[in-house]
Amino acid sequence: MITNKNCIIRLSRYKNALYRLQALGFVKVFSDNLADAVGGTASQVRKDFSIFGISGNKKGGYQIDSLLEKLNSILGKDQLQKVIVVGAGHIGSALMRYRGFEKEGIKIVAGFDIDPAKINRSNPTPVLPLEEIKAFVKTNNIRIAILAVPDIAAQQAADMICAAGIKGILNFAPLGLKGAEGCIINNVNVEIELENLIYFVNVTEKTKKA
Amino acid sequence: MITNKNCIIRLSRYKNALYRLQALGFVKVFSDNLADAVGGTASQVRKDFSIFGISGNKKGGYQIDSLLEKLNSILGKDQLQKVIVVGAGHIGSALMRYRGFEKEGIKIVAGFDIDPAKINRSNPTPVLPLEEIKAFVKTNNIRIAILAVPDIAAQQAADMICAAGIKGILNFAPLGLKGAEGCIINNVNVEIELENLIYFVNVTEKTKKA
DNA sequence: ATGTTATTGTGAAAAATGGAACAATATGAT
DNA sequence: ATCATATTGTTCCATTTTTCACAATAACAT
Repeated sequence: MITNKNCIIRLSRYKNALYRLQALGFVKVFSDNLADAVGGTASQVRKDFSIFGISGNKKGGYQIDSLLEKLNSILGKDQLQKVIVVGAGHIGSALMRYRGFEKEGIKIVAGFDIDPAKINRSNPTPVLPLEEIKAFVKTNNIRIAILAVPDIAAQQAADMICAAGIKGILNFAPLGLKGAEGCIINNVNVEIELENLIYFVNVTEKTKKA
Repeated sequence: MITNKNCIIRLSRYKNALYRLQALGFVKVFSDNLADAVGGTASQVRKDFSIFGISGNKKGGYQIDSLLEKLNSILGKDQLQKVIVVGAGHIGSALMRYRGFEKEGIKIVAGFDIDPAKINRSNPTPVLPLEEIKAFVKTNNIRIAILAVPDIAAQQAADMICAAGIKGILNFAPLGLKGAEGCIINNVNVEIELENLIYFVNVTEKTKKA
């Protein structure tokens, strides 16, 4: 099923909202509840579901548990996703320590760094020398890497990661990377998000004044 | 100038790419160089510029330094942006220690937390009690906050931040927040980005097999 | 001076996205 | 059993975003 990035992001949000509703004791949900919960329209919720052949009940809405099963299956959450972190600096370490991934079925299984001082094989999440990445990826069948190295090193690290057989990179370095053929790169860029926010805050302030 | 979020993100990317080109000694740039650098099309580069009245030279392209000036002005980078971080956990602390913001003209001036154990007024970036946020925001004229608290506390914290007079929130909590009127919220969600990546990696693997 | 070429700037076409509307229909009420 | 109602699923329409295409023109070569 090929579709756009926004749609998949919405599916993630629906999923998260559904867990919250479930925790509150809800058993079924209507498209407009979900729309409210994630800030969209009911039409769009139904259309997103329809794209993936998810159907509810005329009157009666959607059964939360079965809906979650379907969304989780679409999002690949029916199996544990093993992820590595490349770069054990502030961001990389924070990600390795972040416990929120566990409940999402995402496990950071190792970190990698060039700096020998950062290596620590006895950590709960071991930090290994970058040279070992290819062997590790192969042995452990890793497909996803988080890249959190300084920008100057990012492209080189990305090339190395791609060569190691990684299929998807979540890039925290503040520059665009050229991915090797067959490797998808998504960017998380706090600076750019901040700049964006600043821009729109400025614009709305100006238009309010005018 | 009102436009869409993606366009502004592209402007940030152009800007970053231009700094790299400048550092390499380039003085002028063509739309297709920039397109290459950020992974877009030359048409789009020119249209983005045209939206903001940025013009180059028929033949001869764009002068990098003047282009940077214009982009920086659009993006509000001609003045230092003071930002606060709410939540001094792993993510919040990593952001406070992250040195990459400085060269972008973004300064994290303080952190805030409810946990008294996290308070530290003598830090280079002090961590203050959450109760002081309103006074601090007012005194220091802060408009942007980064929200990095556990999801359970996020909506409450967001309400507090909005009430304190903040105009834009960069939300790291893994759920959608309802922003008060007049407060813009952008989300950075690593879990969702990872899920997204996993989805598209899965899809391309499947289509490759088929 | 003239012609050629490279590159911009933009208007129009195309594609993608999102939203509204409504027919279909399951549920529950009478 | 019939009717009224609520909610889905989908089609169609509007809007947004991207791409294409090419006229305009500045720089350069001859």
